[in-house]
Amino acid sequence: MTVAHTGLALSTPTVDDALATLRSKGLRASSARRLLLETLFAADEPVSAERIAAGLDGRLPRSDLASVYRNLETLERLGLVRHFHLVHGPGLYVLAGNERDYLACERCGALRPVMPGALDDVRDAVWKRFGLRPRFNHYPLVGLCEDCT
Amino acid sequence: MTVAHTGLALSTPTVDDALATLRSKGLRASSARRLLLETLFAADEPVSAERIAAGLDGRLPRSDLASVYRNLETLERLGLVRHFHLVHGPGLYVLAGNERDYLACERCGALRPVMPGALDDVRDAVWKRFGLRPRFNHYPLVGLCEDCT
DNA sequence: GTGCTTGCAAACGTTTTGCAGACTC
DNA sequence: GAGTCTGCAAAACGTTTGCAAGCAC
Repeated sequence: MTVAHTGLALSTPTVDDALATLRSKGLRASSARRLLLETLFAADEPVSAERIAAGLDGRLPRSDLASVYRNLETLERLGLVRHFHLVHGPGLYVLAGNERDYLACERCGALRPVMPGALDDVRDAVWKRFGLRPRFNHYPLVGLCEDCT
Repeated sequence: MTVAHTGLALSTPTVDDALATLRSKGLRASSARRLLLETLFAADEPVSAERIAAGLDGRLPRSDLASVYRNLETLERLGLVRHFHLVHGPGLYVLAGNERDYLACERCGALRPVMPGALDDVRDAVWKRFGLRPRFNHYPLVGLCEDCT
């Protein structure tokens, strides 16, 4: 367990918590779902479905990609998992409780998480002016970073 | 030619201008490229490669989809065409000179163009605080619109 | 036992690539 | 004629769906 992950543990449910939530909704606490949750816990960064299915490149047992997608969707519907999109490439999944906004550089691909709240006045300004409440945690704020400008 | 298109004509090069630019770079002014440019002129809104290849649903001759993608890339590299992405669905292409930023609702899919400059102070605020210069004309500013909030 | 869930395979929508023949300069 | 470009086909990519067998409750 990495430092980064430990730092988020307080707000992130445990694997057993998540499985209990599934049961409470009449869903099954299957071994595939346990493995998926354990894999998300083991990853200390947002991961693609592909990398989850590959067991984080072999560190954990591999699983079926279609089932991973189905279960990620189920867990997301229950609020246990979240995903967001980078400029290119597959969607990235994280355990809920790790709520951040992201800034992405479209040239070099750098992805920079910022603490929730850091973009609040940007959000408010857009809301007041245009009647749209931005969500930078699903599609990142895309632009050019300092190095690429 | 629609009103919306006419309104943009001043800043948009003509088909022949664009073909001349191609020639000046040692590239060919082929009939496929002429048709592509004419199709973009005829469209009064951003269009997908698929719809371009279909001749705007039959109003114009159809063309090969792979060539459309190749030529859109060529024209974009020359600065004659731009594309951006919606939340879901294919990339959308417009003639250069029609530069706008976009706000998109992730729930209902509404896409709202805003005039260039309207988001300048949002851009400046993000740049000052985070060292990222946002470009809302490639990936739109995504969030929830008034109706969906 | 009921019925949710799995793993496999096949399809999906969008975009890219390989290639032989055709066209532009 | 040299070299770019086309159209067709096939593949690539990320994701979704159909289905029969398997597992949790």
